[in-house]
Amino acid sequence: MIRKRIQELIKEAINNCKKKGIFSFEGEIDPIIEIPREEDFGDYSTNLAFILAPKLKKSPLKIAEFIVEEAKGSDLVEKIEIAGKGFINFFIKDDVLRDALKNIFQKGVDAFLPDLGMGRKILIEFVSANPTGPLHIGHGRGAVVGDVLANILKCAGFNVVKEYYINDAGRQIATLGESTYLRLKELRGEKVEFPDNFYKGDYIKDIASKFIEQGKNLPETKEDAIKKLSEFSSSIVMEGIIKDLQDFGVYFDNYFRESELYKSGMVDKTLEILKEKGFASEKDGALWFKTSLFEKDEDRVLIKSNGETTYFASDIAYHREKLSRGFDLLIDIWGSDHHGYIPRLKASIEALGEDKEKLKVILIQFVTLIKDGKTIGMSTRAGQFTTLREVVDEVGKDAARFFFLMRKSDAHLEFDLDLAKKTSNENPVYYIQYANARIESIFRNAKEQGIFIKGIGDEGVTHGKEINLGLLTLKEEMDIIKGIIHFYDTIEGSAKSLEPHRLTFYLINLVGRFHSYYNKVKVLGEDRRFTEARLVLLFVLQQIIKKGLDILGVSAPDKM
RNA sequence: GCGCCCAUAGCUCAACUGGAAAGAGCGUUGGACUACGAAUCCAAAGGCUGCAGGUUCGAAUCCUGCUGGGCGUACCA
Repeated sequence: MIRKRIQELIKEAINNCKKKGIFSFEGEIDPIIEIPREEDFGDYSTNLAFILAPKLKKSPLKIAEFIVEEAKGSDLVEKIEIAGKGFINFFIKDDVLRDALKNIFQKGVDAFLPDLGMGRKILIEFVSANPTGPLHIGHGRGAVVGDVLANILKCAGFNVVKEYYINDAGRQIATLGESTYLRLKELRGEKVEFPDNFYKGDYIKDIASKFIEQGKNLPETKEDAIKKLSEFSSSIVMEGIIKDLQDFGVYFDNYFRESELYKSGMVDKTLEILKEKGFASEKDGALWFKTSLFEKDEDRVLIKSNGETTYFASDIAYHREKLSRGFDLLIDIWGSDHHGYIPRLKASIEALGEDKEKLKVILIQFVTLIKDGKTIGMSTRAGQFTTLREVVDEVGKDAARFFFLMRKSDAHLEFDLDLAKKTSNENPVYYIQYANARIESIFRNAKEQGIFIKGIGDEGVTHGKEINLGLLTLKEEMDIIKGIIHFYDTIEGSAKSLEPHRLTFYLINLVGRFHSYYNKVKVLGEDRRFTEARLVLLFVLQQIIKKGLDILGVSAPDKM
């Protein structure tokens, strides 16, 4: 895109200066191109002169002058300015912008995406909540971040697989079974005491009732009964989780079961390897992983002295399994309370002889739920939590998804339920959707007036004549085109930084430019030629808005 | 005690990863519908970026030390 072309222009200027003997230094330089906040500072800007100054032992101002001298002939730019103590600011020619618009109009938005990934494979694992209870609002945040990040990475040319890891083999599942067992007894009129660490939510009662409704029988021994109930309960809960995610617009390519790792021998094999390499050894009857050899962290238990394996052991096996599937990058999305887990997992990857940088962990900070001005505590076991489903039912899928993406993931999020419900009309998501609906409305009116543009309506190009985009000259129109072009940079930036929230801010800004324009300029005006050019502008704009909302998993209704 | 994260306008959050004069929305105040949808627009007020040092051309961003909040620190999951 244009940013890249500016970068090339600068590189060429540097090389020319080198050839002429003005500059002399070793190696290539990748100039950083920014989009300045202030429009006075141009459309693109570089701080290159500051970077080169110590290398060349020249003042930034002097260096900037040399570069500008070489670059100023380019037909890309209207003018190049040196500002401040050495910033170089580029002002793009309107024609170049209009050409870019035309290009997207003709080839479509999908041809206008960065190919950052070049087909490299990424596995993104998220949610992965244990099937012991319904998803709560915190899981929802992780679900959206993972889902949208996957979409963004796909747009940026990566091959992405979304995976849910089901912990179906551990202590928690057994506790779930025991909880159901007690509820069953209760339903039969027995008086029961619930230990503190049991699951007490009402959903356990529902599972127990369902067990009876389905006419299932319990095995004779308590042990077998609990085993059966564990399986029954967790599969019921898992079904519910999948349904909740579906209604939230989140789908997975793959569900991976922890129990598979045991069945396939992956856990044993992995522990064997660690032992062989000398990174795991026995002490006090337990098997320990020597985390301390790799990270500033303590050694951790893999097999307890009672013979049970820890989750850590199966997690190592799981990550080894993921890497064995040939992914170039593994992204894990975790709740921030698991942050202490990162060093040991990275250490284990290193111990297995892999590059630990292949694992990127994104931490999702807590969501504080506020109702009636008070915060609501969340604990699955105490059965006191607001489920994702409740929130989605109340504020809607679109608003809920967008809300979760309004903050970067490592910051706390305050979710005020009352506010989200009460002011849902003022939610930014409507601001964006409204822009789309407004554009659509313009198209409907245009059609009534018999105006058809390629892609708008169904009649093909109007009068077979070329539409003159040169008629787009207003500042507002140029601002919209620039906004459209920034879509490319936004996707690229979000993908590089793994920060999906950038897209929401981009869309709000983009759509703001449109709303301003709309209030100032009548698109369907007296002069047909202007109308046509403006319709093309809005057509491309709408494609970008729709694409952006599609990535966010938010709907784009034609009417609201 | 040790470790990780956070602290920015009255509130909720941004700031393109070290750039120029820190930006939006909500809220407040004042304007704009006999023109394509007012779920919109235009304008104003609002800041010593928690505090104190340091690094350099340049710091909300990096380093050190405080203050206040969250989380972790298990042969838990």
